[in-house]
Amino acid sequence: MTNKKKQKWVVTSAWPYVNATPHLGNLIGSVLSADVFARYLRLKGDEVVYVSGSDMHGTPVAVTAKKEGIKPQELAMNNHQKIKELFQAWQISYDNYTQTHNETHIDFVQKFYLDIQKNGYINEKEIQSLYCSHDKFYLPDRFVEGICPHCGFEDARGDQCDQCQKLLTPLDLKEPRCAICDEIPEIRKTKHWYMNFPKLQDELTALIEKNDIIPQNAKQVCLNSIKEGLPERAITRDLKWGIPAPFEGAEEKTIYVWFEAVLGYVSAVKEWAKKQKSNPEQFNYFWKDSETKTVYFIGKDNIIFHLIVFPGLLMAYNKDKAEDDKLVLPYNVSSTEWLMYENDKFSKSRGIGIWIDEALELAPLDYWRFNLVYNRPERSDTSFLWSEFENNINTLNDVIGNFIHRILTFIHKQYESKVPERIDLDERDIEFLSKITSISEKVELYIDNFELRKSIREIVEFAREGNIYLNDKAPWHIIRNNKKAAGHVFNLCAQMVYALAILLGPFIPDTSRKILSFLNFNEDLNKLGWHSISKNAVNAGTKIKKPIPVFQKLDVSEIKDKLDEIKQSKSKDSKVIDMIEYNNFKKLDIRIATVEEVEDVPKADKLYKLTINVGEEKRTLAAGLAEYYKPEELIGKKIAVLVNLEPKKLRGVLSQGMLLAAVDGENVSVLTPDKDIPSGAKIE
RNA sequence: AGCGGGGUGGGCUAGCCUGGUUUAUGCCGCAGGGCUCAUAACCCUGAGACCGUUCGUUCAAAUCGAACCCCCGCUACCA
Repeated sequence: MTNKKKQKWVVTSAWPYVNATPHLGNLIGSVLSADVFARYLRLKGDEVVYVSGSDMHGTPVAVTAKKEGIKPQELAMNNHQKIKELFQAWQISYDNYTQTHNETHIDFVQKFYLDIQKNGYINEKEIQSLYCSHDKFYLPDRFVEGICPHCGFEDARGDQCDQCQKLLTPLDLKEPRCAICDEIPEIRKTKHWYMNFPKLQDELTALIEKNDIIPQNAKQVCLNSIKEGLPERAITRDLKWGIPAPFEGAEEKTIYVWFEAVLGYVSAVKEWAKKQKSNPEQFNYFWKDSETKTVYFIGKDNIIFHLIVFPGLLMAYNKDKAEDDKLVLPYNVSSTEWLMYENDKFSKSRGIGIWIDEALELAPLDYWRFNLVYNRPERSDTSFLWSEFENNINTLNDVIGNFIHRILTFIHKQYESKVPERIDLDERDIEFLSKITSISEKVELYIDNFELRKSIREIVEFAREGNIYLNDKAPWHIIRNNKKAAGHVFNLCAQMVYALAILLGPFIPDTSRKILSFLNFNEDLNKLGWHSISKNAVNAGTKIKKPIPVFQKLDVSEIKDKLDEIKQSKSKDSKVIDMIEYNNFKKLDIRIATVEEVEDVPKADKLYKLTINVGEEKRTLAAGLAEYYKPEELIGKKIAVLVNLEPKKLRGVLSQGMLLAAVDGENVSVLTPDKDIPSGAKIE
């Protein structure tokens, strides 16, 4: 083997948003995948920093904090702590798991943007924005409606015309009006700071095209979106909770979360480096060496941000830097598809899926780690199925765990716990040993290609080879008249047990350690190293410990029941209903109405336009029923309608009220009166 | 509607980029057998797929192209 220089890596996983507990899909998409990869690299002896952190800023945090009557910072910090602890429980081997509301990050971000500004990539734009003096705020594009300048469509939105599909800005619209109150907004001047992505278009294209390790799907998505033309994007926001924008004149603004959280990949290493007393120059050592490989593990929703926005920012920053002062551009972005739960998407509000705190209450950690990687959604969306979970756990237990146990107990019982001697090899032995000497390379090939799913399956296959060999040799026969010859078989198998322990290290570290300790290898896994797998790893005469099965089967139906229990107790907590005063209820004017007409709404597959009769008056309603009712099922029906709700325009239909329906997931039922009663009757 | 991903034996899936080396791979399940060292585990054999549909390119297509159908996600509509 050549004595290569150690490779340097910065491994990262997507920054979880602090306002939500991650679920299994989030975990395998970024955090766990990155962990396996980082552990593998360390095991191989490369130099690795693995970082991530909580994304603390943004509107939802501010809103939740306000609701709970605490400071955003306090809320974010609490949640960050919880997430951090959970990742520790999952044995995610971060070198630094930090958060975006820390000094190093804030300072780094501010200086970073000033540099980009100096390099000429920030455009300050005094824009004319539409301000609604009735609702008292600047209207985002979508909240302005008017006449499309291209096709004359009357209900074009400020970002796009639904009729001709052309992209618009609010000021293009003729006769603009506020989508909320229909008032005419006034034009006000406001300043924002924009990142000039168009200027980087060619460089970005080149970067993505020449990189042949990024997955095909990601490449496609990015090149398409570049081809369509990258827009300049505003990096400032009029929001308080966030990092203050450093630009002159931007005192009241903060940096848009999306444009600062990604910089955490850099600042988190910086923060980590500061703590390395022995070598505080570690930051430059990693981030400013063009040989360093940086990898980003993310879900597919994040591709554009990691392959266009983030590298774009780095390029802009690097412009005026000397060669050895440039931040290194991404080596690879490993993006997964979605993990589904029994063919449904994870949904907090509907209680569908398993969250990472719940999982740990249901089964031991390594069963989850194994199962998730085994099923990593690499090629397409993949369902978490309980039947497959059971299957996979059995595989882990029967194929790997039981093999190890067969070997160790035999040695324990028949050879006084000492690994027996080896004698002459026959052809079958040679074939078997060749599996051991070639396995690490096979697995490497997959992991180096970010195909974790295949890599772990290859390891299972390897253990199967062990079972086959054992069966072919049947040492339990041989031992009757030749104890030495039987021992020989177990010597070889012991090499495989060792190999399994090392191979499993990145995936299920606990188990790996356990196996090694049975073999009396008590050194740190990384000290032993990936390349210690060999046909002579375990010496004859090595004393082993009394084995205990490393896995056991689980009763999956019991686990499911337990999950239901957890879910129920949670929903009880959240079902404390807020009481309202009777006066508030009295404000609601709910009446019986007859459905007279039902029309489809163009370009809206969920909406119907209903014409209803409320006593003397006819009204128009927009109702999201198209997926649940056919028009003829509704016509003539008497329904309950909230009639004094603010009118609101939906897809060009002015909805004057809201129809009442009972909803339980996909089951939707329109409310109708029990007896015949005239339209217009009031509900009290 | 726009964008993205996918449709392979009963279930999950490999192969698809780089057409032939696959009588379409593997796991589970099913049927039969073997073994008894081990956690009723392990090993072997077998049955089971017109590779979503149609058309095209080619000596040759699951693999390339076109059209269509269906599923899923994101975005917009759910008052």
